[in-house]
Amino acid sequence: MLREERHRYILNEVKIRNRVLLTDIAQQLAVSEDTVRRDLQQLNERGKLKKVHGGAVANSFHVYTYREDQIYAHEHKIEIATKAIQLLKDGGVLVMGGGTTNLEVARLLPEHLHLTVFTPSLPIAMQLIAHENIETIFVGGRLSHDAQIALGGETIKTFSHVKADYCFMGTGNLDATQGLTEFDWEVVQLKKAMIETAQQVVVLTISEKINSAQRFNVCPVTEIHVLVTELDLYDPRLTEFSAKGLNVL
Amino acid sequence: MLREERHRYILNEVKIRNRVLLTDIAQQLAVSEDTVRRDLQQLNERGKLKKVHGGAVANSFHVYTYREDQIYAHEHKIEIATKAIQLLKDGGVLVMGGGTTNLEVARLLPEHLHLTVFTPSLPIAMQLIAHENIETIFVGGRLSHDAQIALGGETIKTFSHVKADYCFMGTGNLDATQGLTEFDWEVVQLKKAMIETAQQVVVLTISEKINSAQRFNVCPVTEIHVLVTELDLYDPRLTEFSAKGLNVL
DNA sequence: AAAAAATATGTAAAATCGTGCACAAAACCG
DNA sequence: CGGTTTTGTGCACGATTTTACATATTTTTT
Repeated sequence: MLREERHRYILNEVKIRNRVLLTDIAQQLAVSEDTVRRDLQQLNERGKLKKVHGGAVANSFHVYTYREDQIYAHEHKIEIATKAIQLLKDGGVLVMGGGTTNLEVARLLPEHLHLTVFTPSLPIAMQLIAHENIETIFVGGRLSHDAQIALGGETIKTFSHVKADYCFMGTGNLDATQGLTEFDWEVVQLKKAMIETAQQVVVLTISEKINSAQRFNVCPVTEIHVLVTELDLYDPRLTEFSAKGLNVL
Repeated sequence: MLREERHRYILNEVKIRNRVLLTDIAQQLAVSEDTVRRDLQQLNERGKLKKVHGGAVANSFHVYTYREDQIYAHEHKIEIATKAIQLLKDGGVLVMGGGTTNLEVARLLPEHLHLTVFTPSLPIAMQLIAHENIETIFVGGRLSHDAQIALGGETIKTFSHVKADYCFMGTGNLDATQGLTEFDWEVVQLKKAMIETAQQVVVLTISEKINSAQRFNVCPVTEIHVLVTELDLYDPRLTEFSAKGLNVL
């Protein structure tokens, strides 16, 4: 196990759970506690997390990147992407957010499908131009170093002129009462604008992010139309959402 | 086993697994670890992956494209890029076109240099966000499938609001009498708009494209301020340009 | 205050790295 | 074609890094 892998694993855990225990990680990664301790020290020095007695917590000043989680739950993401693609109709207009799950969607889009896609995400745009029948419009703006997406006023303004059939929202935390939440204020603004564009708001998320919340609110659950996860349809974690009228896949 | 084969194998492994162990590869390819180490070093220098202790991990900034192997005249491009970078001043505003030479510029930009860069090129934007001190603004629009850049009216309109110190123009054909030419009408429109933004127009081109012309005219030689090539300063192919007042590097 | 947990520090073994060098293969050149 | 240069590869060796364990110290909990 490379140090880099451990670091990514730890950061991902911190990002999802907001805190980690040193002993847990040592066990999960099958390395000594000393090694984990050193890892946490290094990540602490780089400002990626805040080391505390017994483990570490999220650093409130650090924006957690969307690429640190690219290795994890990859199987699930493929599954989610596959389900989500089935919602799309030929000739439709789609707005895609960032995140690795949406990247998977972009990769798995069938070649024959004709679509017009608006996206502020660099990796997703890169992936989309491989498809001949997809017209990709990159919604430009100032690029965020970590998230690899365009942010800021210009980007949001551009979205306000778009009318789309679907909006595929990627990463973010989803809670039945709090709704969709984010840790980065600028991303919140962008997501709000994207949701506005679309008739159908589709949230793609792995179960880990369900029933957890971040600092800022993007929208209530009622504004979401479809929820796509890797879970079974009758999983108890989903009942609250389907009760609120969401179409759960 | 050719080096090229090993490189491909390694990159493919990285792409699939997101990480590789040096010892594994040495075994799988039946070569010494030293050789693999050197391979990883080279791939690291080219920005294709990130070398770490014990192996390598995927470089999240690298775009794994299909037309990967434009390594043609790669040495020259590095040389040109290095020269061109010396023109830049800290705190400046730069407009970058597409092309592999500009991609090289983006890759080789020194970490300490503070810049604001406007570009319509996806791969270049992808490369630029790796630099902490560079603010990248992607000028969005409809993406061209083959050129991997944004084209069309919106893109051009956005550039009309930009005032830059430099404009780095990449690929294109340059002739002493015809000036800068292109074969794609839409690219011509875009390049014109980009030239308009900048006080200094810098053309980066390998010698092969000098004294050849395409169908459409972008601008006369007189609108170009600096010409950067891999050639010696006193090469006969350049005299015509320096005679017309171009600063030749 | 004592017990438990977590941390800091030192050390030794193992893995990995960098460098110089020899040798072979390939490319170059007259 | 033969000789030279260049390039790539493997090996040896010392230097460095990484890791796990042992032990002492600090912090937290009871």
